Amino acid sequence: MVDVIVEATWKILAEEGYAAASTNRIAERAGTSVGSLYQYFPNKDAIVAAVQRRHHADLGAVMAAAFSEAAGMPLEQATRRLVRASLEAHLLDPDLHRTLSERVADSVNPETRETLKTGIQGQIRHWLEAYRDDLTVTDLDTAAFVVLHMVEGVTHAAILDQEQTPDPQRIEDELTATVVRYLTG
Amino acid sequence: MVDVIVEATWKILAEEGYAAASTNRIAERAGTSVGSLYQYFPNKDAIVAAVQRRHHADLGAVMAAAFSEAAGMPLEQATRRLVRASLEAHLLDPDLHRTLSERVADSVNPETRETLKTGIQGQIRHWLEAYRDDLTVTDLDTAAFVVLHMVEGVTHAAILDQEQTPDPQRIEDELTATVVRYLTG
Amino acid sequence: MVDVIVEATWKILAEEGYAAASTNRIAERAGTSVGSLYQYFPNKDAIVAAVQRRHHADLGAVMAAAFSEAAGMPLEQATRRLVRASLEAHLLDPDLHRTLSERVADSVNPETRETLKTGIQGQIRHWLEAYRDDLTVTDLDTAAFVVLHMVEGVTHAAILDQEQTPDPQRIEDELTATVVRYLTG
Amino acid sequence: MVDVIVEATWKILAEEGYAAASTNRIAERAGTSVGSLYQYFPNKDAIVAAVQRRHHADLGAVMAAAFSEAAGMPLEQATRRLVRASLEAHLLDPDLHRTLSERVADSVNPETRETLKTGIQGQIRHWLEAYRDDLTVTDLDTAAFVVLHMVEGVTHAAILDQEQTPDPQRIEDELTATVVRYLTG
DNA sequence: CATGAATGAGTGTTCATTCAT
DNA sequence: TATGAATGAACACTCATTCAT
Repeated sequence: MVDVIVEATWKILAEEGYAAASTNRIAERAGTSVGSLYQYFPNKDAIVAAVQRRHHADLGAVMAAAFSEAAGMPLEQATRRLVRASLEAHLLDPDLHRTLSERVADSVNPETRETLKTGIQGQIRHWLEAYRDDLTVTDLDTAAFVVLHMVEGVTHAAILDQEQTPDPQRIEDELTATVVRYLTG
Repeated sequence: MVDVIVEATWKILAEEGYAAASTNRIAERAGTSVGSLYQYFPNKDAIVAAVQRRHHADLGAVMAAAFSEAAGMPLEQATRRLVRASLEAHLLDPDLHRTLSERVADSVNPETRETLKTGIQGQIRHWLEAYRDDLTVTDLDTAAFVVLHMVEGVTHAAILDQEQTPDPQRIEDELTATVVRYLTG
Repeated sequence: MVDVIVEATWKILAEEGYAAASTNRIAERAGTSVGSLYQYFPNKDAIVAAVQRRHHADLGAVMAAAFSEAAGMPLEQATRRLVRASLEAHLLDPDLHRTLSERVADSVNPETRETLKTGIQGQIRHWLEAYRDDLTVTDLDTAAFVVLHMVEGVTHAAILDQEQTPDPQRIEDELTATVVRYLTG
Repeated sequence: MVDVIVEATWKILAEEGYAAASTNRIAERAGTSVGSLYQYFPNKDAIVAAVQRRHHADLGAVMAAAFSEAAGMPLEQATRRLVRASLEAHLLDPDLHRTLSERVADSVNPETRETLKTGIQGQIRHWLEAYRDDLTVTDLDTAAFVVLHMVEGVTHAAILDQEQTPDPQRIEDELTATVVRYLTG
């Protein structure tokens, strides 16, 4: 039932937007009643937060898989794998992603966005350590921060503003090159 | 009067958050009445949109000034100037910037965010043309897109999540190096 | 408008009972809208509290008038006047009085019931002082407490449970005699 | 099971107040389920009514014992015994007594409050008959009514508003004297 | 008989918007 | 033109009651 509610809210946020996500609409789309919402969640924000948490878990899983695969690859190939993962993550559900990033303040779910970013930044840092001898950057924390937000900034824009964006393949190539040059330039 | 209303809304969004920005609160802080709000704006969204437009104009002005100064500089120096401008732009009013980016959907103001980004992207593209012979990138549209979102992604995160961010000087150095290497690598 | 709202609530409490006093019903009977209720009162309890306060003011006024008239009368005549006032007070609006005493906890309006009782007890005490030489009771505070609640207890029951009550004239006689004997016995 | 439910509701009304007495809270405190509540009671009001009935039975038992003991005593001693019983009755559970008298309308349980009062009034009347020759009051029904509500009014206030009340011993003395004088004055 | 998840009508409250003054 | 009282649809949330298991 928790799943049913979260999924209904997910779909409403993605397809109908944040304003449509009233408790009555959620119950309706979940095929249940408002009362049941409150049997499983303390309030509406908690439902939205659960959706956000689940979406972030999905994003995290895509990235984690990529980090796992990238381990052992040569730097450029690994970088490409991670850039591609970021694109894939944004393509999981661009509509939900947009609604969450544009309408759901951190305050609803104080830990989750930070947790996601901190987790990925940590994974990047750890991944970079394997290539330390090849890198010109020396402060790996800063490097992880820059790589994370550089890739996130470009892929987020590329997927969410598709109309005026170069094609994804191109984005992948450019980002890969940029990151590699940044790290080894 | 339009100015008074926009400024009051600006302050509320920055200091009290989106939820506090009711029409009554806006009128109160503007020293006027709700009725007058509707003499100058068709609805509440239009007021928020005006704030957003004005903030975007400010951001645009900071960037335009930087482009103006950067013209004629050597590539690296120009790049540094533009990166610094992006940091300055995010520092104009980080609280308002956060509220607008986290709570005000594009749909409120369909054109303004796009206009800002398109405008800056165009300026970047135009700026790049002056250095065409030095660049290894060939598709200047793609390059402008990548530079814009790379710099925006990193500076946005750096200014809004200050607690876990390397210091701004470092960010400036890294971004400048990254962009230069991307363009000329 | 405050008056209109209080009066409508008054009537609902008296005629339809506490359960009927929803904000929508109040607005309807006041010929206004729920929104207007909240322009004049912070919440529903405050409306009920205002009715209670007004009713208590009416009760207090009836008693005050009686104390004023009773001053200077011989003890028995004065006592009769006060007893009659208590009956009159309960007859002002027995239905409202019942609903308030049976359904509206002190907690809704922490001061008002106490204020009323304390005020009247003080007036009784003050009134007794004029007869001090004729009284056999010595502790006037205790006497005032006993007289207040003795008269209130009997008149409240007499008016609110009319069906099984001796006629009011009889109650008046008996209470007058009781009080006089208590004070001078 | 009926007992368990009634006792749980009793405790909630006394310790947590009327607002806390939801069916779920009752079931929880009774160590059962809401479903079982409805196996033994037709609705929530019936549960509260049962508590009221049981409390009234307890009050009645205290009074009945006193009437039993008072039979045969001289008038003043008997009166003191009954006054004391009224104080004892209010002390059985003042918190429950307050909640029931302030929040539970007669309508919930149309017969019980009347039954209690009628019963006691009848016992008073019957008790008075034994002293008929010593009494100056002639209408024993009226006398019973007056004595009942006089004593109830003062003892109720004395026990429930303890902070601003003379001490109980004093109340007992005063009430005893008043009643005796009323009956024999 | 007992359970407790499910129900949904109903609640108090908010707030963008209107319009008589 | 400016006002702010009035509006009422919409909201999040509660809780007595039901009924499939």
